Amino acid sequence: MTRRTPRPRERGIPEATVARLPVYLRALQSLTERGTPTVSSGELASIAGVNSAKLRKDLSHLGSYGTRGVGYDVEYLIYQISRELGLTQDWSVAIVGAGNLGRALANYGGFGTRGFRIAALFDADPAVVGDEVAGLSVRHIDTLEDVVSVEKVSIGVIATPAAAAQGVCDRFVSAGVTSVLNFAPVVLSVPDGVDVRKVDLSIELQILAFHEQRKADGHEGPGWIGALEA
Amino acid sequence: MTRRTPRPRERGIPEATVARLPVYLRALQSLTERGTPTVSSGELASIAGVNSAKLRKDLSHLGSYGTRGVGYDVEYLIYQISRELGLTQDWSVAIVGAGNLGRALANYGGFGTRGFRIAALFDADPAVVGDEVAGLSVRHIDTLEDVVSVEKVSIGVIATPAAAAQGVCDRFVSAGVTSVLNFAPVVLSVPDGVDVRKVDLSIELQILAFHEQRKADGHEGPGWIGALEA
DNA sequence: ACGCCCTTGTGAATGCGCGCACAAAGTGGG
DNA sequence: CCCACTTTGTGCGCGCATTCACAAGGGCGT
Repeated sequence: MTRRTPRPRERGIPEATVARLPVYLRALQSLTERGTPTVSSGELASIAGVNSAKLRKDLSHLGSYGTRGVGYDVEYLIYQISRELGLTQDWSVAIVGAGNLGRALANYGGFGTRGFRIAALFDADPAVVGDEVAGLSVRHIDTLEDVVSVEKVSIGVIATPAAAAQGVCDRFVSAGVTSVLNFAPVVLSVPDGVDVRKVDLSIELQILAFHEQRKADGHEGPGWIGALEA
Repeated sequence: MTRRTPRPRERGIPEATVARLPVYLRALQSLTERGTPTVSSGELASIAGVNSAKLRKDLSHLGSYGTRGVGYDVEYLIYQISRELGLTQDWSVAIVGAGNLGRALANYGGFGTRGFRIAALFDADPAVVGDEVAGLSVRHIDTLEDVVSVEKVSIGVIATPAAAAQGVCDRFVSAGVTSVLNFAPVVLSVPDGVDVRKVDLSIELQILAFHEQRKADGHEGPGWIGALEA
């Protein structure tokens, strides 16, 4: 088979690579703000906190966008990664749960700048409905289906208490949402074809506690005193 | 030296297993509330959303705590996992950043019930210092070192804007904190012996966007040139 | 034009994690 | 007491991910 077209990607980018692309993207954007035109894999890897061979292999999955002896063109690489991640188009996001976390998410500025538009913020509590948060008026959860359909929401964010999460998820799914980001501490079950990613604050702390305990077991000393000194 | 304690395993629990133990723990706690005395690997795996063989292998890393033909004793397993994760002791947590996210974290109830105590909430903005959040008075960031030492804080949570994160992290580290949970969208650099875990909302959304785009590519027409079809 | 030096892109080796499938072990009924 | 049934614990093979190390490729000075 002769390869006429550049053939950028073979339909299969490893999941681990996908998870790192946003990190590279952020590093590249900080470089562009500093006016750096090109960057080597070593520098970029250092900024992103990864091994340089890993970075090169990751980028090679997108295509050959570097120049040997020189490095990568920052602007061009930003465009290629953005395109691969689907950030050249806009995605509508709906958040359910206007508690502390939901409001924090709605106010988080990092979304808008990267192709994500918060289309709506829902809550079940009538006392909160109508509140103004981040330029949005909190809507009642019963309007979820309508809004998802009208605003073409494709990503749903669940920031409710655990007990409500599966119900909200089901409503998202039957309204046609196929990607869910879940902050509630429950395991959601969804049909095939729907992606769920979980962010669980309490789990992260427990993992840290495990390692912390192990450190203490090893030294058996007061771990948090005098690790410093020079 | 004979060891009285069962001494479950050597010092090697796989990282992937550690990350799942909190999930099992939560599933077990929901079973205990329902009064279930024992549970099989199949049931528990189903609740936790994992393969049953994987669950058994995970638990086998802690020791042989099941009974063949019966299953696992719920209470006993809860205790063993808690002990392994270090949740039988209390951990003091300090949060820096009393913005929306910091407040959400401070108000999140799931911590206190699992051996985590929020010792303090800091902010750099004098306008916020003194605010009452979740029963805590927001303290000025300059008191961080004192509080970390007095309250024996071992886990630091960073919920600041990106620009402030590395500085806060450095102060945590030199005050003796050896575990950091970072919500700011930056890659933190820390010396050896300090653990950092990252929670990045924007990265999660970007990963979802990637998969969402791929789903759309498959069903709709070819994005650019028909790589599909024979 | 030529050769030196730099950096990319990737073959190959290693290690880790997952899941199947089965032997070992314990329970309960007859 | 024995047998059939249930469920654990794990040996094994497979595939993915990470890292090393190096050949291929391109720029630049002379």
